[in-house]
Amino acid sequence: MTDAVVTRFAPSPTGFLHIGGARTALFNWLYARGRGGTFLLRIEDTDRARSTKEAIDAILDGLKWLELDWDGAPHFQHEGAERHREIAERLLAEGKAYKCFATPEELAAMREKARAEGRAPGYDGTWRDRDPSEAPAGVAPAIRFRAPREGETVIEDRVQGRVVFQNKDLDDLVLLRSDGSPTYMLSVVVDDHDMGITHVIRGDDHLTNAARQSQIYEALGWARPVFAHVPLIHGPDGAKLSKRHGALRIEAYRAMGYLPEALRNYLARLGWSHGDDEIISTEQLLEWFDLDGIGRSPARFDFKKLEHLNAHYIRESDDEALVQRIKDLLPEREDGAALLSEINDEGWEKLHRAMPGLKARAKTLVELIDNARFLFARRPLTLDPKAAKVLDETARKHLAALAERLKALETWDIEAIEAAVRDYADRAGLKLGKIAQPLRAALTGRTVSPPIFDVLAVLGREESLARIADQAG
RNA sequence: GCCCCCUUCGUCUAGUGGUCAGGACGCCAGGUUUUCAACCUGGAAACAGGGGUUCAAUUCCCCUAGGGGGUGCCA
Repeated sequence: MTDAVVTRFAPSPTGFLHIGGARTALFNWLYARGRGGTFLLRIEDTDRARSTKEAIDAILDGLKWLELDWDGAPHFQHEGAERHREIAERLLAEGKAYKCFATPEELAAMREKARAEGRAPGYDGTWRDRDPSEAPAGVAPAIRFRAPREGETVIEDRVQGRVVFQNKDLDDLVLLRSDGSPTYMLSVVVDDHDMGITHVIRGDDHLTNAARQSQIYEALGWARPVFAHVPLIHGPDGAKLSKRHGALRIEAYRAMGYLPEALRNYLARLGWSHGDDEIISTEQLLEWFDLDGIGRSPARFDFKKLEHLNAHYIRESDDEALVQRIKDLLPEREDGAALLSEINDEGWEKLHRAMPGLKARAKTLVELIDNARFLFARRPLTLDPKAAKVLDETARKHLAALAERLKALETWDIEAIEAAVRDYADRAGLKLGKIAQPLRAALTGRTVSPPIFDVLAVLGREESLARIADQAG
């Protein structure tokens, strides 16, 4: 079991779970689950002031919706503060860290000066070798890491390859703040080590941190995990993904009617590939996903492609599951509650029966709901402009005549209905479309709908005839 | 400013020292069809630029440009 994989998703709860975080979580999940390993969740809340309960809930909900399950309870980083402090003290005792009495003002001035002189704006090491006895009174010190000043730190990254950093470019980072709280940089290293993380898969905005963390591992004598820094996802304009690009929280995708399996497929293909394969089930992803397939360049999010995949997965879903998803989704939609209250058991039954025709023509669940509205509409139907146009004088006359034929039907099933309508069209010397469109307009109020005979059958004899009568002339 | 990373159709990508540079989304045209989808067929569409190395570079090296990330007592 020494080679068992342990990955983690470690978001900081200072914002919501966005698409980039979701992909990082997915990659970690796939890598671990695909190899019988362990996938852990760690909330990086060492910045107490900026961490919120709402953000934590949003992250948990988002992962649950995406069906990315983690092992055990979520680990809250701040709860390990004691342990993290211990390690900082150990480093201090070993001379691998030191107390820094610089005040925020001094640090700001230092940065200002460095920039003016065109130097790296990092900490200049003022207290690195100064005796603590020279400390000014009343200033609580921060503990800084005594980073190597010469030589280089090399990261053998599974995605980025061999990345070399000159140690002179990396300054002495803070391990423990002056209030005694551990910083992220210390906590990640200690937690990843303590939790037995074997593979750190995260956004490449952490690449420089990997070098700093690497130095801490070195100082502690701990083995480093395998690093895999994945390029970030960009907005449609190529810039960093931000709120400006609209709905980006993961809940937003759910509300827009995307299926988690579609999002997983899409996200997996964004930055990772397996030859020419595009439609890849989660089972297949688990089997195929590997760090080697991750590309090195950033990708842009493309809704069109997501929609295409979503349409595919909607078509593949079974009818009952889709009904359930719609029941779950409706409360989240603005006008959903109203619609929900209008659908009784019979309505749900109709939706279920109409599902084969509906799911074949919807790119999202929201679109599907919209296309299903005619099922629950109350008579007389409101016609959209195009439908109203279809129902001209002639069309209405045909509807009246056709209604007589339909009334005479012994059984109200698709075969019988279709036979009757086709026969009527034949006798009237009309192409089927000439009678199908007016029927569609009268029954759904629109010019686009599932196949018309399905509509007749699902609506039932009584409702169908009544709707036709409403429009017949 | 400094450090690091990236660059194949509009987008996601495959790919190799010699390929008609492949697929997918989207787009256009046609087919099928009771509408719309789906589906089928066809089409337009890319190796950022410049130097090398080489018999031969999209592929290897260097430079430039462009993009991104980092540069906190944030994570």
